Amino acid sequence: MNERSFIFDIIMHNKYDLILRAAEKIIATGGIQGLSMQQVATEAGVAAGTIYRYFKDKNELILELRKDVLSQVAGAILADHDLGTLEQRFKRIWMKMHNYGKQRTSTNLSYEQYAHLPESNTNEIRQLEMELFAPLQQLFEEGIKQGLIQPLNPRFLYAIAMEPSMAIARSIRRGLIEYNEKDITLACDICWQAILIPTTSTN
Amino acid sequence: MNERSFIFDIIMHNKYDLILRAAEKIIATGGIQGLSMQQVATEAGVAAGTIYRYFKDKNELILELRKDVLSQVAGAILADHDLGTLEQRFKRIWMKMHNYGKQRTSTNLSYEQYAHLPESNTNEIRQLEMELFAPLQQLFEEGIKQGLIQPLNPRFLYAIAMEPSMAIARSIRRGLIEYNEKDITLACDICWQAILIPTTSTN
Amino acid sequence: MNERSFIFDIIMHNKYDLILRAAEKIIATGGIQGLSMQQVATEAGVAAGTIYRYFKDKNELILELRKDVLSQVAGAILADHDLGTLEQRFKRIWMKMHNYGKQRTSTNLSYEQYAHLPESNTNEIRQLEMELFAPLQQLFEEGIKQGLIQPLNPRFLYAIAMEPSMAIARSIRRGLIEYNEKDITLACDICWQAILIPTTSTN
Amino acid sequence: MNERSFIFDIIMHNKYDLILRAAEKIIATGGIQGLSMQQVATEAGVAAGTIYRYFKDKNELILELRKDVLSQVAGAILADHDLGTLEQRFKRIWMKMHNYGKQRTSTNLSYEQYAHLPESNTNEIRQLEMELFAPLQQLFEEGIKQGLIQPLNPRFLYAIAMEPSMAIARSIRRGLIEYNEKDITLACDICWQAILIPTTSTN
DNA sequence: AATGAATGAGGATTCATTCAT
DNA sequence: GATGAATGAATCCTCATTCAT
Repeated sequence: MNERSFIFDIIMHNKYDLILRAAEKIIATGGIQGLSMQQVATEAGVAAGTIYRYFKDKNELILELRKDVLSQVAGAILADHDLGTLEQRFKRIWMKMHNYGKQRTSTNLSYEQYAHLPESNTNEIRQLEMELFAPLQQLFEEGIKQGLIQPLNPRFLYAIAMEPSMAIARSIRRGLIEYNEKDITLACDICWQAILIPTTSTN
Repeated sequence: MNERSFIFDIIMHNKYDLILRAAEKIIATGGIQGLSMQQVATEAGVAAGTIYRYFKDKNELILELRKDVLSQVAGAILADHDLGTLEQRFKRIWMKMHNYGKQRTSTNLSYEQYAHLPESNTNEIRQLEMELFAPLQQLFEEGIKQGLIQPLNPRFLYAIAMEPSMAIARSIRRGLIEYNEKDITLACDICWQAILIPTTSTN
Repeated sequence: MNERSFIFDIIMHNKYDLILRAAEKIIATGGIQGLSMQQVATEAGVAAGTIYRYFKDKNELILELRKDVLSQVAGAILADHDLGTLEQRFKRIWMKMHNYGKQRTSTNLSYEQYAHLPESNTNEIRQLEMELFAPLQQLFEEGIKQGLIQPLNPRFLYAIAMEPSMAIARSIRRGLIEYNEKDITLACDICWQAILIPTTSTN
Repeated sequence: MNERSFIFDIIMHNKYDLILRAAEKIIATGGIQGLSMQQVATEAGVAAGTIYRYFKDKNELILELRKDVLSQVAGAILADHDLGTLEQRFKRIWMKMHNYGKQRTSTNLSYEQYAHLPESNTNEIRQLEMELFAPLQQLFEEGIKQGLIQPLNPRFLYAIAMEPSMAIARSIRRGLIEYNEKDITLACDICWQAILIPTTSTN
């Protein structure tokens, strides 16, 4: 674990990332409480003191990691977010979010640790979150403008239509529900239908 | 902080509860990571050693607190859960959950800390959770039997119809959305409609 | 362990002894370091506070126990010390000491804990020790006066002739030597011969 | 206590030894029970945390100290153990043991604390003890083979002939006997004679 | 006299952070 | 820039002792 290959060094060419990834892995495994700087150093293959050349202190390390992880998650979920109809776009995001949330990767597991932290350091995080998830907000706003989606605060819409995606993923990841593709597709559709303005169908 | 009134002593007549409430308060404020036994002792107005007469160690204190808080939350949310039609019952629970989640009480704030912890100690907690929320599960199952609600795993239904209640409450509590009674009512209705089997209404 | 029979109460009629025996047992099992007042109380079937009605503090409890145990040991070893010839008397003591030291009784096991403590509280103990083992000293002095035993300080004689008895017992108790009656008898005889003035045998 | 001279640093050049010697001193003074890590740190002139860079925990510190002290003692006692006749060899060891045991050095005083501990950690210690004192055992075995020494288990022989050496030293160190060179020499000779097979001397 | 709940000082251990090399 | 030994405050927990009942 101390021998780093040449290729490895190119990919992870700077220690900043190395340290971030090490921290991410440890948090994914043992929770935020289980994060010690010495562990991070060992996992990253650097000396404890070196961390402090890249991060002011432990808080900053965690804050930067949160931002980094948030960016990764948003990037993964919102890839190709602008292709197709509104419905296609929504469902693509919903499914990506779901599939992402089901994973046992360090990134996803550590992400979930931050989500419900006591409310500290959060202004900077919130700001970033809003920026990163702007496309999703725009999607909702576009739907509202088109008279398709309920005229509610996008955060309401997110709560109603997107939170279930993550919640279901979590349950599956924890083994509380068996995975069943058909049900997932149904749930996705239900979430989409839910926020639509019901067409007083003259059909 | 050492002077406890007579009334206070009647309400909080035993130290077990006193300690539990102190821990709850501290967790609500500073998160689980910020919980030190010394703090709990000070907040509870007892000596550090006294805690150990009531709880084997810190883990047990936290576990018992989780169970206690879970019971409180379930009790508050499921009060009168069995009155009225399925729809009335669902909406009553939804609204109670929402109103509960909006509060800045220690109980609610600490509750949210546990909900997304790394997966430890969880067997006992899960078991209790299932027992406490059984009425909600029954409600879903009843709806399915009646051909009213989508035949999905109750956890799916919970994720789709109930998680939004908490998610919205959280956003309001955090000041990210302004409270608006009409929107809440609408959201509640949307969540209810969402899990119903659409009546291919020939109406 | 909480139910004490009537007979038991007569034998151990006072709590002083009850506490002493409890402490002895705990020390025998877990060493002096493993002695907590709470444990003593539980083992003795009394409240923690009660111990302090009989002993000023933990030090005094241990000191009194040492004195008590020393008396028991001396009593057991020196029973019938004055019957027979010098040789018979010596060998009886040697064998009793050996047999006593082989036991895994609380009394013996706790006794060995004290023997090599750092030198504190020892004046009182030494005084008692000298009193209790006076018969043994007299035996040596008598032998010297008769021109039978080497004219050495009785403590020398004790060290040469008696320490081996305990040392061998200890080794057997600890399973380092197998017990073999003939060898013990031989060792006892060797120890006796060792301190005799060699008779420039005209044989 | 923080200023360490240059010479001092050369002698005690590494903290491992520094800590070991500090622990040794404290045990010599106050017994094993009186050993706190804070005390060791203070005495050694290091921070409490530093100890844990060199020893996993208190148990390991004590274990390593026991091994270290045992080696020192064996080294001192068995120096030149193989020169001369059996008798010369025996008596040299006996006298060295005696002289060593008389000292009030930390090493000796702490050594005596371990010798009669409740039986824990002892496998490793026993193993080492056997290795270190092998020359003494060989001496006894050689004597037996030559038909000179009684054919007893070497541990018997040790108990009979060597324990007195330490016991007498202890009594002198504690001021219970006055030191008298002639008596010591006599005692040594008695111990040697004791384990010999008596020559049915036709003299 | 007896109780046992409560105390709080003290002990072992961890860990974020510093700094001489 | 990098190191990692050293620091010492902070943490969890124990336990001798007290005292109101």
